[in-house]
Amino acid sequence: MILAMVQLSSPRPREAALTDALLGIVAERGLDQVSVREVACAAGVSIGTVQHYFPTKDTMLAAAFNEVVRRLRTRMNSVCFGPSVRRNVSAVLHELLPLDGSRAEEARIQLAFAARAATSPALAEIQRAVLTEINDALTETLVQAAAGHASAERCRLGAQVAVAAADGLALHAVSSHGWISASQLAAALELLLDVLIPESQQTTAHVSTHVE
Amino acid sequence: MILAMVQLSSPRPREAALTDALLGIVAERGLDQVSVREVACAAGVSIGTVQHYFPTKDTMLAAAFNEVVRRLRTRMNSVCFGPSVRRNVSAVLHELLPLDGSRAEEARIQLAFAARAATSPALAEIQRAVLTEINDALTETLVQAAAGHASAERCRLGAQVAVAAADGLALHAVSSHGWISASQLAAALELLLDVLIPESQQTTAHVSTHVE
Amino acid sequence: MILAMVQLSSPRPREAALTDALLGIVAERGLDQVSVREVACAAGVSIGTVQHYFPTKDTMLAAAFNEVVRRLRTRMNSVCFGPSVRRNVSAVLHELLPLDGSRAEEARIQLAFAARAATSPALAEIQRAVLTEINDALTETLVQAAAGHASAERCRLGAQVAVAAADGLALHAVSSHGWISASQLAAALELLLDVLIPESQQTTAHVSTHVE
Amino acid sequence: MILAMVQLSSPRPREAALTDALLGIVAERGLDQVSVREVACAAGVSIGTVQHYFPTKDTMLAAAFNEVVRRLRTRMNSVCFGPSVRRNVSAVLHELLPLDGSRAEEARIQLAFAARAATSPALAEIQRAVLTEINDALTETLVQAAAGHASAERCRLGAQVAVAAADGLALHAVSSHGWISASQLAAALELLLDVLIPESQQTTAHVSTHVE
DNA sequence: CATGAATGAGCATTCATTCAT
DNA sequence: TATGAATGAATGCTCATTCAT
Repeated sequence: MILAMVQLSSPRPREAALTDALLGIVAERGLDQVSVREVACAAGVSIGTVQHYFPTKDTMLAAAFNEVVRRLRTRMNSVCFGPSVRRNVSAVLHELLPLDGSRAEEARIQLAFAARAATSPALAEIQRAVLTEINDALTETLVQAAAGHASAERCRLGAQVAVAAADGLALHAVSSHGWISASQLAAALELLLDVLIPESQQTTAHVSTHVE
Repeated sequence: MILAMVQLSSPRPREAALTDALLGIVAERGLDQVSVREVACAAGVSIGTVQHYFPTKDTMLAAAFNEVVRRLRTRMNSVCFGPSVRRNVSAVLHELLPLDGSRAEEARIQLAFAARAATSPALAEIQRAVLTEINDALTETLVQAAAGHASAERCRLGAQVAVAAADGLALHAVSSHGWISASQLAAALELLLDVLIPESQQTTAHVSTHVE
Repeated sequence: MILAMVQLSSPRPREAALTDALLGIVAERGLDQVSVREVACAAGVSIGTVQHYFPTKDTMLAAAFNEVVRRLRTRMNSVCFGPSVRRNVSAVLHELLPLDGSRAEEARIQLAFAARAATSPALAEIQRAVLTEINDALTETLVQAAAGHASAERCRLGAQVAVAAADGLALHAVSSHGWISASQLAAALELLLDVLIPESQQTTAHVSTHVE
Repeated sequence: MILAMVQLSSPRPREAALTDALLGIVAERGLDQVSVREVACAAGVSIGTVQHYFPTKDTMLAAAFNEVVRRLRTRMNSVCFGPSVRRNVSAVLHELLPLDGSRAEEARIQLAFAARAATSPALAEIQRAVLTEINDALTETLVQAAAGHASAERCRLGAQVAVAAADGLALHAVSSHGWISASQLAAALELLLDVLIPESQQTTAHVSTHVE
């Protein structure tokens, strides 16, 4: 029974170790510095083993990006949802901002993959999926919260601009290496939500990023 | 006299040709695919000539990023300013969105450099400068437009959110390769400006991105 | 069982082929003309294979120098030792002189590495070791032959002078490209040994360059 | 008159500055590290200027080697000659040993050029000339000192072995980077002269390295 | 006399990938 | 499943040299 759980919680420990090693390199030195050699070294396995699990570098990158998405989804689903729509949306979007060490690392990783997605169809596909997932969930939340006061289309645009603003703030913070402080990031996001979600909408709804 | 001016306005045509060639590669295939060889080939010069002007690849990338900033500044200063603050801000931020072919190219280029700035101190420095420049200009505009109805701090946050939202939308569009249409991008930005700049503020001020 | 011994005696034929190829280039065109490409080409392997065995050029040069030392040690241990100290010393030192084609090649190689050792700590270390080995062996021989007629210190100096003279003659011959004939080299060395090792010392002792 | 002297004493100051810069690099980092760029930089002139005086690198190296020889000749002619042949010979040969900082620098330089002469006909020619010059002078001295007690051929061999031993000691010291101390070098040379020039020969003759 | 732009070959090294074991 | 030998293309960069000014 224990064994089954172990297998369930980590069906492919080797693959996970490899993607983790890869993401560590991305966070630390950037996606450009990722090479099969470096990943093998960081994971403590041979170069051939890496390519046994990921026959090409592209498949390895795609797997790593999927792991990034999985991590983000986990974090977003782990926020404590309450009765206030505003607070729930805020909490979810906070996961996109580099507000502390671990979220800064995730933000750097996400930016790196997003940028590469611009020239990689495989990664763009994943990026499309994650954007759809987050936007759909947030749109649905806003629709429920609006309770008829706003059109579905407006809610969708609102969701889009909210996620974009959060990602944009993260982009600015990460790319300028600390030019914006964590408190500034949070304050900017709050201002956005202030103007985007009027107080009257604060009813009981929570953001679900489950897509399936 | 005219000749002197011509020489003055383009003292180093070779350098400009090289950065242009580099940016073309970035737009087409991404920053990762930029190599000294490719740049030399695209510019129609020898490999040694490239390194005569840019002794290292990093100096070449920095020069190219500065050219990107210069282009952006030129485009932003070229928008037709009118009496409406709202329209002026909108017009300026539209230059950040990939609304047509040329602006999409610029957006891809900017994203590529912003992402690399995350792991390159030299590029981060330039990114910091351009973000400061744009935010300062937009903040000043909002302060004038608010005419006392909003604190300077709020105007600064508003500027930050507005630029972040525009860049975030561009990031999403570029990284998902067309998942968002041009009209959606524009509509999302308009929605943000609707809630961020109340109608009462629409007075005569224009955004100046001149920083010196 | 025989096969096992064969494998034991040549566990890495590829490495030996590479150092041999390198030394061939050194003998023919000098250490300056050694490049990874040339070595790969001369050994008939790919450029990547060379760097699979020797990750950097420096490690390859060090391995080659060690091979040079190994060859020299082999030749010195292979001389036919007789009852005359004088003859034994002479025979050993003759291995340092470019008296025929193969010894001339070795002398050119040794000079090339010795000269580079002047600016390479790694090679200097090897050079120190080989000089120590030869001088210690020759000193011991002279001590035994002197049988109390000369101090140990004088024997050590004598050994140093003898080896230096042999190497100096080789240096002159190699660097002036045949300015000194083989017979002149041998005669000059004999003259030195005549005055350095008086006839009375010609007893039964042989030079052992075994150091371990 | 003064001008004439100035011109006489430094007819081509620029060329001398270039060869001096080159020899500085050789002493410091080895002949391999000499490049036209480095020489130009070290001499504080443009890269084009260097090639104005020395159209190819080989001509520059040959000029530098000639300067090395000129320096050596100057030092050897500057020793204080006395009535003792033994002392005079010793003093001259001391100039070949790296007994102090400046002579160590010269020894490194001479070794570098001698080693390269093994694969450069032009440098070998110069090396032949300087060896001839020194050997002839030393031979003549020994012949005069022997006063019939030794054949001219034996004197020639004695000169050859003496110079070879001195150069060999320098080679060992320089290539092993301090394995032999200065006092050891001097003692070894003295031992050689002890056995090579019996006391009875110490009459009044001095070594002249003037060759023309 | 002196400069520096321009060239292209060459350098050591890193890389993703294939394949035999 | 896991390894590492082998490959050859590509990388950023240095180099000696030519040439126009």
